[in-house]
Amino acid sequence: MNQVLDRAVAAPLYKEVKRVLTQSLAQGEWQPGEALPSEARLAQRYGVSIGTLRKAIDELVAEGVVVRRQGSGTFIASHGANRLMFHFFHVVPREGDKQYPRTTTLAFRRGRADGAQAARLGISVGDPVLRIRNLLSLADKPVILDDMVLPQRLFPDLSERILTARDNTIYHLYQARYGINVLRTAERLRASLADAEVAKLLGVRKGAPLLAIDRVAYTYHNAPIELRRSLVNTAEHEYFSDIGK
Amino acid sequence: MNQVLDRAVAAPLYKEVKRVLTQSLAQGEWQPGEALPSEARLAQRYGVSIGTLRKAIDELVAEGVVVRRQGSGTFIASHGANRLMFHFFHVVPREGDKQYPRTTTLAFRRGRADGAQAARLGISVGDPVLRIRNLLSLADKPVILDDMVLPQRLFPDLSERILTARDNTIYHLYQARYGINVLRTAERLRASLADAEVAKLLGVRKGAPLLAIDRVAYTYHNAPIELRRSLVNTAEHEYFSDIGK
DNA sequence: AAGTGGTCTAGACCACCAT
DNA sequence: TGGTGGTCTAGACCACTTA
Repeated sequence: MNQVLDRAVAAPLYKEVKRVLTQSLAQGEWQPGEALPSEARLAQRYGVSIGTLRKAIDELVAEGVVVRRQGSGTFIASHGANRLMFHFFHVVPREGDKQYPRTTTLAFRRGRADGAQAARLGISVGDPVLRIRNLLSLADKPVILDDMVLPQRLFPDLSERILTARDNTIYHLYQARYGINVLRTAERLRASLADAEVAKLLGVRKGAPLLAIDRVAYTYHNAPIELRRSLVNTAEHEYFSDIGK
Repeated sequence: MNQVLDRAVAAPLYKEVKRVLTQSLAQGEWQPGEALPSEARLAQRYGVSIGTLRKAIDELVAEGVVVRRQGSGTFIASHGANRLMFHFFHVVPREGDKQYPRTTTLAFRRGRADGAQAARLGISVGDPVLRIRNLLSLADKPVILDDMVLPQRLFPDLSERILTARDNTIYHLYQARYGINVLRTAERLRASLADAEVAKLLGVRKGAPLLAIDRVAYTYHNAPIELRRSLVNTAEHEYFSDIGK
């Protein structure tokens, strides 16, 4: 049971513990929503004190990878919880409370990655990808048009039926069905103008200003797993970003 | 020397320590850039163990309020360091490396807060404010137009001369001259169209798409101290936002 | 060499949850 | 009631900075 760690020189012990723990998480040793072994057990397994083990888990908690529940255990962070619904969804009404989006899938196609997509997804040009177009409505009005690119390899049996049959977020589907846990996103925003096709879908005039968001979603080890271009009608909604605290 | 803490029931000791420490920081007991007393000294002063004291400071570090330097001390985070230059500045070239902005002050006026401004700044309608318009250039081309509103009360002697004579960021000026430490910002983004006046200043056509950013900057205790509306020409630049990690 | 923050340990006790 | 995470302590030793 006692698993001695290979200590890389000049690396703190708790970082080593965190690294090994992350490995186990990435390899699916415990399932999403499931509890990890108790802190005492993990400390014993890695041959470190509880304090050191806790410091490793502290960082995983700060990164949103796991969640502690006093008296209950430490769990893999789930994309299903309402609490996390808005962790990666940043469009809110300019006035009033947050709204839950309703998603309509407009297109589901298979294709091949071009140069830019391959580079950003860490795959090869021409590798098979899935291309998905979703229209997101808030308060029953279309607000966001999403175009996504996924490496086919990571989502072997994903079909339009499976995608639209989900009863939760897309990231929950990635996690529950494909064991892919989105931990981090990087977004780049610009202002653009609606072309005729997009204008029709979003119900705005051609040439209306739209917020364009280019997102890359990452899982463990900063491996990219999804590209997404979102076009947002910001007439009655806006994008929020809080830095610090 | 030993200062016993009033322990609020059901509040962990380290949270109390953090609260008292934050009070001292907010009241300027130590100056920006200056070192706090050593951890051992602070632990003794508050009558807690070093471990507890460290846990309090851990949170202040996570919030960017203070910075630890091994072998040297714990310092109030400074807005002057290059490292922090881009902590609150999120516009980068779409291609290539980050660029440092050059600021030109176009207007410096005194006025009175309207309803919306007063509400967001936590002051009363009609209270005196400063209105500043800055044009920010990247690689010698105008890219961002900033309109700022500051409560006059917090910046008693701020003049156009003092503003433009600074050799550092505006937030460094707030910190160094007025003891106001910007810790957090909240931003709301939308897409908009350039009107004639703005188009001329930014060198774009009227009706060109611009990224509009509404920012509120906060200091200790989440007290708002600045409103800022930025209009960004995103033809060759973009706004970045990384969530997680 | 003295002083600072960084790591690691071992153990006690508490608050909470499930049973 | 037993197991879990949460807090707090006391002390040892290490790594780094400054003078």
